[in-house]
Amino acid sequence: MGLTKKEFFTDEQNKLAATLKALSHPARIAILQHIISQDACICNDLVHELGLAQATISQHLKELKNIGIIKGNIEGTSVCYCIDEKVWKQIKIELNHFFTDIKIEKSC
Amino acid sequence: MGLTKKEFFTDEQNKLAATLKALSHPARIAILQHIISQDACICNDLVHELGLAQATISQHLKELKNIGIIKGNIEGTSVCYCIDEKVWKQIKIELNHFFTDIKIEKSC
DNA sequence: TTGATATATCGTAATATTACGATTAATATA
DNA sequence: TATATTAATCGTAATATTACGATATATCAA
Repeated sequence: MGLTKKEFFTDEQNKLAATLKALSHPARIAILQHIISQDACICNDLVHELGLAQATISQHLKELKNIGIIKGNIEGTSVCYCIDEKVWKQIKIELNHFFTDIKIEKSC
Repeated sequence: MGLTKKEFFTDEQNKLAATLKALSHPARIAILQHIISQDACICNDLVHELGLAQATISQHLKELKNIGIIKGNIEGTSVCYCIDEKVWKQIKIELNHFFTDIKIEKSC
């Protein structure tokens, strides 16, 4: 127990859930918002901006990188992170597809 | 440790993260899709449809009820669940707001 | 009333997440 | 070369999540 039974669900359901999970932490929301507001940002800026420890920020960045929504580029001794526009737009499409306008005929 | 430091973030960031968290499990995605496809559904249908134990489904339903996206109505000995259209639309708006079209000037 | 059915809740084991200090690795600068 | 800076990774403690059996509760049907 304690382990999600992915085999019970479709690939689409598992993938959407994984995407949402990566976005479901306030620090990761804040990181994305910060990157967007600056177009790009240095990892270290986030450490000072958010107040969490460097190791924690790095871990959150890793999770965002895992779903591809951000990418990092080494610039000398620091790393510049930015949104991967293609992935961002794809996620937007998938969410819009899920949150399609529902027409409720009967309710409860 | 192990506890999200909500005080570091804004109410909006925490709320959006909580909403996404409630949606970030394939069983809960599947439950919502099933309810939508049927307009409404009996809890017991989900137990048979998804293959998870009754206690597990009940727990997932509770999490969805917690963010208000579904509501349940007692019908004799069973409970009919349906989407709360108002909350559904509100979440859709919030997600669209977050996933606003970004205009990337510089990248990395 | 008795038994069947449906659902919520409790208790709990297995696993995952969150956070951070310490360490490592890589580059920049003195 | 030695030192500082930046960020990733490791190890680990605290907490949360997931899943399920067992039990409690409520309604229906005989």
